[in-house]
Amino acid sequence: MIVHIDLESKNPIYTQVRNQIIEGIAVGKLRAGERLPSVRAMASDLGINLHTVNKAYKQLEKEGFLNIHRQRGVVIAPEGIAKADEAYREALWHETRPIIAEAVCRGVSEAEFIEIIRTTYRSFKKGGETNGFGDH
Amino acid sequence: MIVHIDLESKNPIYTQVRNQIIEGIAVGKLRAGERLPSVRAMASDLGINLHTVNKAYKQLEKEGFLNIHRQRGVVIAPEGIAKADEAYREALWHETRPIIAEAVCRGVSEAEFIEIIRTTYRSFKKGGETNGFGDH
DNA sequence: CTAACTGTTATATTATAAATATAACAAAAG
DNA sequence: CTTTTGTTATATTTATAATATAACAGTTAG
Repeated sequence: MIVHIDLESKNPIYTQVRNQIIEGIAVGKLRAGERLPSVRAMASDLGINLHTVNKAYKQLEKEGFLNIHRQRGVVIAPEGIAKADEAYREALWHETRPIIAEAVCRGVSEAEFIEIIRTTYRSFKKGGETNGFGDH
Repeated sequence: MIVHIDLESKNPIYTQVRNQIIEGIAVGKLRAGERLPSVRAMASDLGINLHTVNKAYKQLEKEGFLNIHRQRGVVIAPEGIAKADEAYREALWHETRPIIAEAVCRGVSEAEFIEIIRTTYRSFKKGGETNGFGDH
């Protein structure tokens, strides 16, 4: 799992780490049960502090993406990622709303906007192979 | 123009103000050339500080949504909002990417995701009447 | 049995961003 | 002339982000 940090980004480092791990899961590069580097190893790799990585891991655990065991290490949720519930869907609506509003103002057509979404979506879902999370 | 502030939001107040003004423009509630309340009036209305409103206005000006004249006040860009350029489109790709990745992880189908986008998009574009920005 | 490694906790410091509080300035409008 | 406008300046408070050490308690490997 290769994570790249942009120190110039407006997003905090721990958010960048979080997002890239989620992308790794989405694209199937990280699979259920797979182990992630320890907070120290990851921090050392990226040249950042242990606590910054820990913050990303903790958030991912809280969001249901990871399981963290005291001495067993950090693992992609083996029983699968928590499926979308109503709370998540509502957050999704709120999150996308201002982005769409700005696109409308800037004259981005519905077709173009959806094409961007669709292309990105498929870039994750492609490879089609299961991410390891069947809906059991 | 009614702006509502959520003090519990993770988004800073000035960002909330910014987003709601953009939504106002998108939905056509705010039209080109229309005047916005002075920083003091808006701040007083919302019970917040003058500088917080000013920060939102300044950002909107920088982004091309507003024109601010020394003593003439704050006005929705009369010559129309800056159309999407390549820089904006690239930002749009980056902005939506992590949101889509998480949706994929949570099992939101492409169809459902796009339906959310489409519905929100049309909630802005609806009314269909021109926003006052023809493509001249 | 050590020694190394795991996440965790604690404490402290630095830097930056967000928000507020006053105060004053200069130009335009009433 | 007074009010209103955005602007600038200074200061303070609070919260977040990131780093730096240090230690603890189990787990695992040699």
